[in-house]
Amino acid sequence: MGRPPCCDSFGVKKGPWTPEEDIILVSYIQQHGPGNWRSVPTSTGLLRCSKSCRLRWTNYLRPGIKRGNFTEQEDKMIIHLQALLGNRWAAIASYLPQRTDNDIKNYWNTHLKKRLHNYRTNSGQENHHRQQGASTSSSSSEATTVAKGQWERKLQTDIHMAKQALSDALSLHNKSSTSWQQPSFTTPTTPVHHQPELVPPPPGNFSSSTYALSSENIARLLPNWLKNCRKSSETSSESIGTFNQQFPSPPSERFKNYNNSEISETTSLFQGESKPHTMEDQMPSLSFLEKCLFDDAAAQGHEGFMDMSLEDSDGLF
DNA sequence: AAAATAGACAACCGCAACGAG
DNA sequence: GCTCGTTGCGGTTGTCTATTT
Repeated sequence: MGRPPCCDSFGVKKGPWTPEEDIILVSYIQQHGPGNWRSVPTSTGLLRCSKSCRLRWTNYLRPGIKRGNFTEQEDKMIIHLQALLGNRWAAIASYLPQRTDNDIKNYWNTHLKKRLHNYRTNSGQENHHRQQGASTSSSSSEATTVAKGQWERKLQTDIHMAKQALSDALSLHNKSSTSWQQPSFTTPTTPVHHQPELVPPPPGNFSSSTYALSSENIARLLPNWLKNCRKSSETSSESIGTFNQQFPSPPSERFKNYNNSEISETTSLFQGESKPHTMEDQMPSLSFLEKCLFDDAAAQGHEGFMDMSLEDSDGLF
């Protein structure tokens, strides 16, 4: 029943994207803007399904994406937002405009969840010891009969604290932009081992096995790649031609613009994108944010959030 | 040095939501 | 109101690299 998956069609390529594919995709989006993903594979000649194209764009090629180490501030925000919102990574990512939901999800699964688990295990033991030393009058049955009023008060307190933390985090970011600003392209920010500083291989000789990077690499690759394209063939794909038109200046400069907060002519192409580009001009107002958080927490019955107060989380760092 | 294991991350898959006709 | 097509989201898997044995 139902429609077959879009990727079932014969001849659709899977696996890691190559620089050539990235360039073609970026070129196409430069010209047409993001969206209408269905037509991307046919228009570009990419042997990828529309989903794959969209994913590649939103997670790696889209301008304004910050990669590499998560800051402590980001860690905290993710932890608290996860407690409030659950595994709604897209919603969480909307509060961290430079991070993708996939990135946050991966980071949560590989780092934060573990850290949180360890912390809870440790603090749980401590609490257990503490409780044993405390008065015997407190029993488990008593714990279950905590008045609803108290429970609600605790919820209110926790939400208030979460809001406070969020507020602090945001004001911190507004004051010192260092942790939020895009790193320069010249210095690789990612500590990821298998993403070494990329030295563009000879065009046509890309190593797809190690290639996974985003626009930053494309920016580096483009000059050589384009040069070679011009030399090798005048009959190369349409997309390359349009790319040359669109990048009369070194493309790397254009890509650099993506990471500046100033809106460049190129970024204006992506106005339709759901992801904001900078913290300052795209973050929802705090009051709105607060309301959302409160509503969300209330609607969700605040599970998880009750487990850990903000003070508790400080022990994580 | 080779094999085994763990960690990290990119990408895929399936489902749900949404809008257009 | 229904169907179909498209997009977005979250869970999961696959693959590569680093570390340990």
